[in-house]
Amino acid sequence: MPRGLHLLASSRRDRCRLLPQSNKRVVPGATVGRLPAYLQALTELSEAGSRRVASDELASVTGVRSAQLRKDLSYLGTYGVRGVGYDVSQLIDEITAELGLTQDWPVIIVGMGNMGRALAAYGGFGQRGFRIVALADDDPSIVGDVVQGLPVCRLADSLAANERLAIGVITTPADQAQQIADRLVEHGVQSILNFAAIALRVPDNVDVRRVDLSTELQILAFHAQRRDMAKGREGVG
Amino acid sequence: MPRGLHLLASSRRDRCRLLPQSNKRVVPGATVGRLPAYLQALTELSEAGSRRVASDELASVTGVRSAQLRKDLSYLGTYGVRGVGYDVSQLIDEITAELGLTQDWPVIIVGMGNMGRALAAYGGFGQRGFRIVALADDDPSIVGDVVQGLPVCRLADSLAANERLAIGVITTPADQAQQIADRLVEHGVQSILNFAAIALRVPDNVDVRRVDLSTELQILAFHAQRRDMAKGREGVG
DNA sequence: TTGTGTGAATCGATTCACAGCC
DNA sequence: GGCTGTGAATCGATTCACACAA
Repeated sequence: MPRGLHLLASSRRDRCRLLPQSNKRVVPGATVGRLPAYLQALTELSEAGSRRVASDELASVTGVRSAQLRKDLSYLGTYGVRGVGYDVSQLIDEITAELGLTQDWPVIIVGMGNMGRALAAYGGFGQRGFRIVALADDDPSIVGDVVQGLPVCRLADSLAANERLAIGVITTPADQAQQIADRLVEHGVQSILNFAAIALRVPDNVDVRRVDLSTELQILAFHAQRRDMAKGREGVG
Repeated sequence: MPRGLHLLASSRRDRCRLLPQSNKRVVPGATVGRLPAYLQALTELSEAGSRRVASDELASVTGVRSAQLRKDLSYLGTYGVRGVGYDVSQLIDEITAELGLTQDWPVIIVGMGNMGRALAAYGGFGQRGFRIVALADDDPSIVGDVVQGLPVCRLADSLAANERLAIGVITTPADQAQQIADRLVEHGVQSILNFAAIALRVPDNVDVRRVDLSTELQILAFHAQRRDMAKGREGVG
């Protein structure tokens, strides 16, 4: 609750000076949400042989405005060259580091239904420091299956076998999701990606992101309905 | 630009008066994004037998603040009763109508890999006006499979067989997603849910929402790294 | 007394527009 | 001349705080 305390006065041009330690770069949440897209686009550019890129170009590829891109990147530091652009591979390195992708993030997937299997098979998962180390499900008819080379275990066994789990992905039905989350949290998991259609309740120190198909569809339906209404009104003036 | 003009603008309480037509209710995007969660919670309350609910309670279930919930609902109209709360079933009806869930939204899923099959099997899909009418994939080894009672067809055939498709869900690999999107748009699809790891380029009249596992994980990693850094600094002051 | 509805204040994110550097 | 970096302006979303209806 105590939110808006940080004035952090003065410090107008200290910015680029890179102070020894406490370099309080506060990257806004909205910016963090776009960094993966930039990284993705930069990786493609790099593979295509580009060594430099201008904000206009990178912005258009990722679907944002160039001013926004430049402001986003400015939160990471001053890596562009005026009149020239950005060095592709340097930018890749900076964003990779900013997002913490140089570290190792062991992942457990809980719930080996269709969605869990799809995620386990998803190649992009293994990229960038994310490493699936455990697949769990308490359904006896599923325990023992081998998915993508990993055995499916009961959650208790998976936890016992993996001291450190950084990220838990929950793909169980909604009515089990909360107790799964509780057990993950108790085991020390502090990051949860929740595919179940329920708002999880977790302690403050745990970060949950939710992906909900049903929500996405409903948002699409809202906008579709608005379009239809606008079109219907069109002829009536 | 002239900001401070509206001192004596009158029209303070006209608001509730519900003018004949042009009742410009502009529901903010952020609010639209929360309505599905409210609807979900209300449905559960209703099934549990509640007839009324206060903003405090509904807010706490859905994980928002009560002031926010009240403001969100106020965009839909004045449905609460001061000192009492909201009527659960009335609110369900209002939100359902606002989101366009009283209409029929035929859905096509393109890409019958693991993710496509998971989505086809996902129960919540069939809820609330969303109706899967076609499953498409151009891989000959998949065409002809029957998934959840529906045959998998080539995209061209699926389109030919379904005049009206409201929503297209793309779960193909990234390198095919753009051309799939183009074909859907050409066929008249104006809402796309994109699971492929690429930013689709579509005309202005088409609405795309993207769900990207890799992005979600990277955002979690960013916050996890920040937590770790904070913890490391803890002892050092 | 209770709990909604909502202006006003605050907070955050985006866009503008241009100085500064290559 | 071209493109970044960034204050300032704008736009949008959240929270506060309280008048008011039941």
